[in-house]
Order: sequence, then structure tokens, then C-alpha cells
Amino acid sequence: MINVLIADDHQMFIDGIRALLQDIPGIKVVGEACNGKEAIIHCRENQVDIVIMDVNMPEMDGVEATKELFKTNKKLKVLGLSMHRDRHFISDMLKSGANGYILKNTGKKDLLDAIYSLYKGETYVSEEVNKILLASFLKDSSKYEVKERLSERESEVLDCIAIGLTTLEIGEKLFISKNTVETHRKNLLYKLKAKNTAELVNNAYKRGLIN
Amino acid sequence: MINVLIADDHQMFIDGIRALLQDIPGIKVVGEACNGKEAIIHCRENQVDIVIMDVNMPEMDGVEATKELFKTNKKLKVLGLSMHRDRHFISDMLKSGANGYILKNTGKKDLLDAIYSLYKGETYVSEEVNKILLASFLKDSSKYEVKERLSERESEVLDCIAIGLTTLEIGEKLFISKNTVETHRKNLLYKLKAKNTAELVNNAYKRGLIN
DNA sequence: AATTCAATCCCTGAAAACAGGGATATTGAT
DNA sequence: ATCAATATCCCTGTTTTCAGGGATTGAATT
Repeated sequence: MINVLIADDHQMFIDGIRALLQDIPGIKVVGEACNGKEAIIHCRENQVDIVIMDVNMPEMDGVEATKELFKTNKKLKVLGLSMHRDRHFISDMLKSGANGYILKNTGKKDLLDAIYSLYKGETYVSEEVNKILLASFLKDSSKYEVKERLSERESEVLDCIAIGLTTLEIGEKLFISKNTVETHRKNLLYKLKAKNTAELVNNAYKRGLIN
Repeated sequence: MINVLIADDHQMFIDGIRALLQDIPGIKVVGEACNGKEAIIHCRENQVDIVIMDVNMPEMDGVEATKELFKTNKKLKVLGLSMHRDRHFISDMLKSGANGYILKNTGKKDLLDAIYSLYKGETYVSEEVNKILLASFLKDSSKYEVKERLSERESEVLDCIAIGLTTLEIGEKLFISKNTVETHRKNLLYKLKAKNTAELVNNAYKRGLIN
């Protein structure tokens, strides 16, 4: 019996996957979580083999939760899951130790294939995910793939930029000089490879850095 | 027997809802669609009572599809559905004729309640949706709720802004003067109530105007 | 002990965006 | 026929962003 935990912030999605797996012999949904923290607590207290982990969640996202989970439980398998086909989700998740990755726009079959593969100890990524990863390799290799994660402060500044505050206003709000905000803005543009604030917000959304 | 069509661009979500409704006596999932156009075609060719319609879809979104559906079939019921709790999705959808609305982060129970209510000819919005609508009423009433839909050209300009193009670059790309682009940008800022491009992109995302 | 990272602060000049006017042509609806 | 909406174009002056340097501090890691 494969014990599965579903971690996603959309209850209806959880209910759906639950119903879908319900009829599959050999698989049992032993719990659910609506954010990363809940998932970790659940995995500590119960016997879980595979976590189906959404990347974008409030409180603690899938990437952080996965890192945390592997610190204590090496045998656990994590299947990454996201809506958007952005390569950063995928690579972040796999780098954090996830054993597989599928997109929400793939169907039931891929999900089951992934679960069985992971349980056997294999790595599984769906065909589409494979294409995305391959394309990303061919394009710019790994030399630019380091500066990605934002610091606490940078995230705050990013949020302020997104709601339309100017550099000066952000400084006032966060009690720092506008020059400091400028520096953070500069680093954000660099890290998210954006030419200006508009693209910055756009890229932030695509990578799930906002909401 | 209630004949249900599911329209969502995420196959896994469709599969999940399908599995969830499968066990419910009196409800039958008679088809699925991954965008608005497919949904319309399906409703023409088959007997459908209720369409579970995601708001954000490629090709043709839920709002347009709903309008189109009611032109030919008055008896049809449409249940709007979205991830984000933005009031614009909800009001746009209900104005287009949708008979109900629920969020994806509500569970199985709300979905079933909604389906049964709609089938009886009632309108259904989940408790959370109700709160959002109420709060929106209390805040600014309907006086600002007119200038919302973007023109074809404005959408094009918006997309260009989001990918980081400057006014001049957009003008060159669309073969129009930079002054014209300025005007469109101005109108976009007004329509989306944004103070600058960063907030513009942010609001556009929240209202599903991008992707 | 040395190093890296995050956070803070500072400056200048060029480029872009924003606010605010104003104007014309076309189309589709009333 | 008139009106509203859309798309097009133009100008000026101010504000903000962006690119490009620079620097210091403290905390955590090696």
C-alpha cells in the first residue's frame, strides 16, 4: 500500500485528486495539507510514502517544504506539481530534492505513472516537463541559473513595487533610505532578468513570487 | 439525471472533478473542454444542463464563452469557477449570465451544493464569494465598475508592456507612433486603476488579463 | 580568521514614464 | 444623423526609473 499525502492550497483540487486515487488499488490517500507547514507536520506524525506537492502555496511553498522534509526523512518521495510551465518551478523543486514533477494540465495517467515510478525509487518527469527542461538546457545552460532565490527584504520590496509604490514611498514604508530601495530594485531586476519594473512584475508572477 | 460539462484548461483538475462527481448519483459528466471554444461546440452538439466553467482559459475565456452560450441556449446553467478571489472575475462572470460562482479553494460540498441549486433554477454563490461581493459593494459601489473591458489594441499594448518593452519599442513593433502607445498606456492605467506600469501588470494578472 | 551574503547607504546622468492638456478619422450602434 | 468608442497622432514639463559606479556593517558559514 502506497501512502500518499496531497499538499495543495486549493481544496477542490485536493478533493478531486482524492476521488481520483480512491479507486486505485494499492494507493491510499492518508492526508492532505493546504500549505508547506501543514505538510511537514503531517509527515512527522504519520507514515507517508509520497507527497504530492504543489509548488505555489501560502505560508510555506513547495520548494521550502521539500527541503525541510528531506532533512528528517530520507526515504520520503516528493512529487512536484504546478500549473505553470515555467522552468524555474521545475528546477527549483528538483534541486530541493523532489523525485518527480508533473504539470496540472497533464492527466490522470501521468499522475499514476509518477506515483508508481517514485514508489519504485525512480525519478519521474512527464514528457512535457522533460521538454521544458531540455529546452532550458539548450538555451542558456546553467551559468545563469544561480542567482534566483530572493532574500526576505527583496521579496518585501518586490511586493511594494507590484502594488505601485515608488522607490521613495517604499523607503518610507519600510523605514529605509530610497537609495537602499534602489539597490534592492537593481538586484531584483538582475535576479529576475528584467529590463524594467513592468517585466519584473511579470516575471515575478510567472515564477510564483507574488501570491 | 444532471448532465455536466467541465471546462478547464488543466486536465488534472478535470480528471479530479470527474472522479469526484462519478460517485454522485443523479449527476453525469457528459464531456470536458480545455477552453471556451471547445465548450461552446460541445454544448451545441450534446445535451448539457450545467457547465462548470473556469474563468481563465486560453483561446476563449470563461466570460466570453458564457456570453456566447446564452445567445443560443437560454436553459443552460453556467457555474463560474476560479482560483483567485478577485471580485472582477466574479462580477464579470455573473454579468455575463453565469448562474453561480465558487472558488477552487472551497471543497466538494460547495461544488455539489452549487450544482443542485443551479439545476433547481436557483443562483448559487459560495459563502466566500458572497463575502467578496459584499465587501466590493461596500467599498466603492458600482460607479467605477464600468470602464473595465480592454480593446483589442489595448490588450496588445498591455502584453508588450508586460514583456518589458518601452513605449518606443512598442510603437515600432505595432507600427504606430510612440505617442499613440502613450495614449493607450494612459488609458490602461486609467482602466485598471494603476499608478504606474508595475501596478498595471500586477492588476492585469489579478484580473486574468495576461495569460 | 576569512569569506560570503544580506542589508544598508550614497552619487550622477541619461532614459523612460507620467500628468496634462489637445486633435482627427473611422466604425458601429441608437 | 448623431453619438460613443476606438485608434490614431502631437506637445510640454515633471517625476521616476535605470545604469553605472561606490561603500560599510553584521551575521552566518567555512
